[in-house]
Amino acid sequence: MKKITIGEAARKSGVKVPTIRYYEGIGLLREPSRSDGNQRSYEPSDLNRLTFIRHARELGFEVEAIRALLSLQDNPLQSCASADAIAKARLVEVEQRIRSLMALKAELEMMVEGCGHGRVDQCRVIEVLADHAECRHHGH
Amino acid sequence: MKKITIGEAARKSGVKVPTIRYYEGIGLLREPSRSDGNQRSYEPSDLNRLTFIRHARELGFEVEAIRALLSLQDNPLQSCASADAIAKARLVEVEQRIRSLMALKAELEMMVEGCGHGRVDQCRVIEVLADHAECRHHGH
DNA sequence: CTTGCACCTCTAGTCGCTAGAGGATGTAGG
DNA sequence: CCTACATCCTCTAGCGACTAGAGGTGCAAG
Repeated sequence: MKKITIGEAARKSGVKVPTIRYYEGIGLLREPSRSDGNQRSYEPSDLNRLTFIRHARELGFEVEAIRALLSLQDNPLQSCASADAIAKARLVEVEQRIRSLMALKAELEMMVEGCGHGRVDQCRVIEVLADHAECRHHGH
Repeated sequence: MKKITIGEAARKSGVKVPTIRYYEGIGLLREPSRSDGNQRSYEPSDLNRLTFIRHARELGFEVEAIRALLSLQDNPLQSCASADAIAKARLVEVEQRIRSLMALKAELEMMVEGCGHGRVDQCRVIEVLADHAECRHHGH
């Protein structure tokens, strides 16, 4: 039961101090007990939860999705179908975003390769932006 | 010189009405002339500019980058080196984002595939989130 | 004339933090 | 015990790029 300060929790979890307080404010993290001097005092389980949140945020889950995932984690006997659904939805989003970024990449490469490094009025970059019809990738 | 209303400009450019007003507010778009009844009245050149902005936003350029690109377009005799630099910087960003999303995709797939559709306490999705060490892709 | 849509300005909200003000607490050295 | 200094506290405001809503005006058709 070695309790730690918010700064230590931040160092160990990789979540910044104001962000930890923010998570508490929006109810992702329980209110920890306090020291005599009113300073937050965290337990190891809080650290696990913080790490869970950080990892989920890194995977791009929105706070509301994380809230749902955390409540699943808190009730380990129920079906994991919702967790699966949340992860699958996120996977679909990520796949779409990758496809769209690949199209952008192609278009940007076209622009950059076409730039003759001369004057703006001959510049492909500006030209392509100005006239969308120039673009081979209309997916966006 | 057929002038059009903001609604028509929105329809033709694909930029929403409040967004057009927002662009005017932050100085991306000039203040158009007004009708007797104080309604905005746009010219074809405004439409071009709006389309340019929309396209650049779709390519993920930030407003400040677009401001720079627009000022280049307004001065066609200067060197296009800055336009090239802006596009190249964006290209690098996009490439990094793609790489990072591919890693996320792999991790999400692992989670989803590992889900046995049973109870939460056997669920890979929750487990992987809870214990970062489970993850093969530490790039994030 | 009236219905009803599109327009106007203005303020406030979104998301997920981040920055800063202004003050209290905790700790290490002298 | 005192002082310095880091860390903590709460609270409010700001970021980017919009979006939503309130409350009012303009305009064209029936």
